[in-house]
Parts: sequence; structure tokens; C-alpha cells
Amino acid sequence: MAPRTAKSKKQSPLSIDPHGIFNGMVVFLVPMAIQPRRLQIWKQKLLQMGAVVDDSVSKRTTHIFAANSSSLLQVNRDYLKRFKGKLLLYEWLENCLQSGKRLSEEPYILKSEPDGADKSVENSEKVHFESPEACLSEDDCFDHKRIKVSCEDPKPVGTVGNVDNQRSTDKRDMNNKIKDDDKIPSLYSPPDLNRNITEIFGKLIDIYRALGEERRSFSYYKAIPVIEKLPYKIESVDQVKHLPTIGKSMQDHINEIVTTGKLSKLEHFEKDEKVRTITLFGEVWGIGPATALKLYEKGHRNLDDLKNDDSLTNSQRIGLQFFHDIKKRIPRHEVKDMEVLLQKVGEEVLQGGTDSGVDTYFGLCTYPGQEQRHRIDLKVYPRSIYAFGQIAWTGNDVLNRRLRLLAESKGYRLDDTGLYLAAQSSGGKRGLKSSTSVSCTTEKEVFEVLGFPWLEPHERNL
DNA sequence: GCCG
DNA sequence: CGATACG
DNA sequence: CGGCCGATATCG
Repeated sequence: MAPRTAKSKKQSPLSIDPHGIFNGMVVFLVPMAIQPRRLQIWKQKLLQMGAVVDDSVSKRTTHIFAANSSSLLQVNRDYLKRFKGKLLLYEWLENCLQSGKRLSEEPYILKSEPDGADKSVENSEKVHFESPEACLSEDDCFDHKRIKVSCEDPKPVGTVGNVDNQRSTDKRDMNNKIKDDDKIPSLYSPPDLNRNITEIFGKLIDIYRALGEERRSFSYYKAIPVIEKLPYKIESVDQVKHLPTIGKSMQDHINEIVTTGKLSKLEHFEKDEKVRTITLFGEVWGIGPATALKLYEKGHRNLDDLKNDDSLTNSQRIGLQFFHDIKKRIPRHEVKDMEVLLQKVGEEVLQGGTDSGVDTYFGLCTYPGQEQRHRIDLKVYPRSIYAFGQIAWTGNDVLNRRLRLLAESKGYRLDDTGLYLAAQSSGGKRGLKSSTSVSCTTEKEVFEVLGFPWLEPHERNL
């Protein structure tokens, strides 16, 4: 069994903003020539942002959306004749969502053909195409257009379980420095057009956490990916009003940032010596608010002071030692390579003798708000390997060396990637529970079972 | 911090 | 175990 | 107002 399976995150009921940019609209969507999935997304967005979506055209309908004029044949003629609202191309919707604004409808108006109902020439002119020669038929034109405009709907569900592909462990893969994520904004490369905001929010995460305000910190933590994935640069608060996780306060902050370029609240924090110090301490892997405060009150004021403190745990010591390295992001393609390697290593180390086994948790986290983050971590435990998101780290050098050795024997160089393999094994309830009745209750036992020489913590050179 |  | 921490 | 992530992972 996997030590952990992906959490199937239930779709949080998205908040509905009756004053969103689509407010007042009563909409009918012509499903023809549209992928059901896209339709579903649009419907959801419309609802979310103040529109009403009907299953049929009625008197109250204000807007009908269609992919093209032929699609309108699906709509009852009589309804269409009486219809006084606007007939629009779906493109309008897409562009509104992309820009976050309610755009002018005029360029997107689709005329209904009262009679004859053949392909309308005017329509083609309303929406002009960059390469008309490529347009064999109207439908082709729309498809063409749609492909260029639309971004694939990224379904950020992490792949879970054993790797099913990518068996090759050639160096070729490692050296393959292709930037696979430059062009298409997707899950793996969010547009990130609002770094001015997310950067500041990121600092607030650390600050509030260091101050012990975990809840508040977590709010910013959740807000960042929401902002990160926006396909447009925020220029006004209005573009952000409807977003989940962005409430009054964050809106104010965003407003201040986009208008003044800074956030006085952050600057205030950064002027405070104590806040600055404990925030710094809190950035050390393994040091949280409680410890940070304790260290501060002990009189420590910088990282060098900490190095001489003997109260640090093993993890914290490593966190300190690799203060910068451990924050580095590992490119996805490298992580993928590592995973393959680690999987093999794990199999060798454990020889398939456990029921927790060597599983990989690979892909993007499905934790709330985290699914769009552009990062991947690797965590390696004695019995399991997690490819997880941001960093790989270790607390134990024995396994570290062993893995590194194996890695290098296969032509990988782990040093460059800042890969620190974890081996903070814990015994107890998380010991090896195995169908083959290998059971350990202490860390030492685990090591013995794994065939590692046991070293007391103080004997482990780091 | 946000949300219900 | 509770406390603490991470992403 | 009160509750709020993780079938969290680890440490002492």
C-alpha cells in the first residue's frame, strides 16, 4: 500500500459573486461544436460571476452564445426570431475571462439568419482571422481560432502511484535541458504575470507564520496560486473581486500594490527588528514560530548565532547548513529523472519486502491551493519516496551517501540539483509494517532491516 | 487572512 | 503522545 | 461569530 494516496480534493463550492462581471446576464449556451468540458467551465464561470444560465431560450434570456452561426440551427427558429438579446460568439466569453473584464460585445456579435440559414458571410468579417487562407470553411476558422486562444483546461490532479512510464534512465534524460514549459501557459508554467503581488504575499506567509499566525499565513498561502495562474496582469482591483480566497483585505492589499507598487503593511513589518529576525529564523527548514521565538529570546540575532546553539534538532541543523540550497526549485524534468532513479534505489534498498513498500507519490499536490504551484518536491523516506513539490532534503547521511553512490553509478550527478535525500526514519507506528512480517519499532531496527550500519545521531556527519 |  | 513544522 | 489543510510527517 502506498504510504499515502492522493487526496481527492472535493471541489470546494466556489463562491458566487452576484456582482461579478457577468451580472445581469441571462444566458443560453448553444452546445453545438463545443467540447462538453469547456461548456461546463464556461457555465461555471458565468454562474460564479453573476450570470444566470438557462437550459433553454426564454423571454428573459439576454444572451445566446454559439460557436458559429451554423450552431444556431439548433435553436428553435421561433425563439430565435423573437429573441431580442444579443447573439454572441463564445470568443467573447473567453476573452472576458482571460482579461478579467467585461469586454465590448460589439466585435463578437453573431447575426441570426432569419431565413435561408446558410453560412453567413458577415460573420466571418466580424471576427477577422489572421490567416484567412487557412480558412476553408467557417467551422475551420473557428476551430483554428479556438485552438490558438484557448488554453487547455489543466486538471491539476497529481498522478499517483508507481511511475508508469519513463523507464529510461539514460543520462540523456538528465542532460536534456529542454525548457518544456516556456511557451504554453499551463499547470506547470503558470503565466505568473502578477509577481509584484505574489512576491509580497509570499513574504507575508513567512512573516505571519513566524508570528504564530498560522491561519492568516495559510490564507496568503492559498491566495498565491490563485493569483499566479491568472492569465492577465492585474491593473485594477475589479479584476480580482470575484476570486476565491481573495477577500476584502487582500483586495485592499492588491489595490495598494497595483497603484503604489508597494505594501506599507509589509514595509512596516520589515522595519521591525524582532519580526525580521524571527522571520529569518523561521525560514530555516525545521524552525517554526515557536522555536524561532525561543531562539530570539535566547538572544540570537542572526544565522551564525544559531550555528552555535546546541538545542537545534538534526533537521534544523541541516536546514541551517543548507539554508539557501534547500530553497532551490528543481526543474520538473529533473525531478522526473530523479523519481525513476529513486524508485529503483528504493527497490534495491527495500527489496520489496514491505507492505508500505517503495511508493512514489508523484505529480502535483492536490492540497488546497497548491495544485498550480510551479514546483515539485522530492522527499525520500526509508520506506517510501515522495516526489512532492519543492525540495528534496535529508536528515541522514548514511542513506544519503548510499543513494548518492547508486545515483552516480548510474550516471547521475545529484550535487548540482541540490538533492538532499531524506532518511529521518521513524520507528514506532510508522515502522515497517509488512505483509512479510518485517516490523520495526525503532529507528535502529529500521536501519538494521535495511542493512545500514547504525550510527548514533552524533556520529552522523552531516 | 477567508468563508459560511 | 502533544507540539511543531512543511508545502 | 467560529472554524479553518493534510486518512500530513517528524521530533522529543
